[in-house]
Amino acid sequence: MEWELSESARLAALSDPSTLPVRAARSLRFSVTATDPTSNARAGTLTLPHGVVETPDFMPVGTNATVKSLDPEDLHAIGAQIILANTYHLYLRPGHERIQRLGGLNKFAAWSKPMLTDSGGFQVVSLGPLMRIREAGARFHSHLDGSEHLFTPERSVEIQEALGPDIAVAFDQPVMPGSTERRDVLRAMQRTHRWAVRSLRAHSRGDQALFGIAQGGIDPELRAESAAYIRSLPFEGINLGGLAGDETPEERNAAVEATIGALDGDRRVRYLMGLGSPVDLLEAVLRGVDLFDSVLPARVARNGQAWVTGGRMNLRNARHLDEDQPLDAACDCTTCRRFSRAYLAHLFRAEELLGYRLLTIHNLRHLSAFMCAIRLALRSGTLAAELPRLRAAAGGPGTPRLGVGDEPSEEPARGAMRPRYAEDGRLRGVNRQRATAREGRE
RNA sequence: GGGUAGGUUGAGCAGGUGGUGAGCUCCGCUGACUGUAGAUCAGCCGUCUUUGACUGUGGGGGUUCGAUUCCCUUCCUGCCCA
Repeated sequence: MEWELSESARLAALSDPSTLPVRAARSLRFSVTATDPTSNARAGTLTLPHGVVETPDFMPVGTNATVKSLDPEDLHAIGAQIILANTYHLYLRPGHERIQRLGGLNKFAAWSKPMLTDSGGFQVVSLGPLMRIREAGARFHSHLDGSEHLFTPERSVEIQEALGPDIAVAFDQPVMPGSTERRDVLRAMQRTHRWAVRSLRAHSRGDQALFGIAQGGIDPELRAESAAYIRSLPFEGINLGGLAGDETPEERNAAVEATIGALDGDRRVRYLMGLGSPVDLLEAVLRGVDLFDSVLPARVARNGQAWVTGGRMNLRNARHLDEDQPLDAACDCTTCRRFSRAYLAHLFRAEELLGYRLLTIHNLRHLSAFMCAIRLALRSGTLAAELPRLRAAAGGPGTPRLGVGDEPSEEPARGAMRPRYAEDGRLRGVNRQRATAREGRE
């Protein structure tokens, strides 16, 4: 009993922000380079040890240190500037210490550009019955072999420092799925705050940034309260958590607005965790978000759905079997430049691995190009004017189903999804790679 | 030619020895997926006026109140023997 008291006292002391040591300078820099006068949207440049990320941008998710079915070369061609990996999964397998011994995540995965690791908070909560949360942390059973593990904020930071991404994320407690009681949301939020302080106290790597997570569910007051608290802490970036669940778009928008409202004047990068449809991203960008991640475009691709300009199509549908044209005439991805819908439809029917890969490449490129179009509009000051076109071009969930006779974008060259993105160097990057490859052969 | 085992809804099967065979797996059709236990899951998959009804066990005939079941005949398939 006495031990329990002293333990809780110890945790309380660790969670006290007033005793946080001054945080040494990090290698991260973020600057806003353009703003939209008609909204909170902004473009920025995020400089990290492994490179520069032009924002707003979407991070493809590579849970097991791989974006499923893709190679780093594919990701470069897609225009990915930064990818996400997962602390929980890599801790369980192959083990963070092994990755550290092998030179860290970037070397391990042969990915030269920036990386971010999720803290594992979301995974642990998603384990449901396999998990129990206490003040110290979350005790859970591995989904792989049932073995028991304890994740604490300190442990999560330790693992992420071993993995070595450019950006680590504080261990948080998202609201349990299905729990909408304000009392539960409040408790999870407050615990996330205490864990945020402990995460900061545990973090020491100077070449790694640490982002804190603002929670608060869909309650605007709690969102604002959480954002204000996380803002008061010396994180290098601020995440918006708990907003990729089953809330309505209106609830989500209100939650984002409440969070961003409490961050007004803050100069740090803002990262909305878990959203991945083009429309969702556009709406969040308009409200002031800089970074995103989601499994959606890649998972949806593996399950047969392609996102195209102005719509989406399920390649498993019989209607695509005789279509000789590419997924999207306006798309510059390596899939659209080479393969017909008929071939992709065949690959999915035959359950050939190439199908999963080709559609993943396309969807990620579609989203990357979409974000690039938003950045261009922001820099040229034309976002407001281009908004209708961007909304119409979005693709993904909620957009029309396209098939025979429903061609995406009849005038792609003049549209928002124009495939030349010289300013961001996306296509130049592709060409450069090809040139390099050519040189290598000669 | 003789013998034998079979013919069930696109395919492959299960079941059923006189009292309502629409059950499974593929294939096929469609949908879902948002900080990845999911290259996964869910629904549909004979017809229709679809919370229910009807039809359907190779074809034809017979016995019976009633046949997928018993009898006759015929067609088809596999195997064995000549």
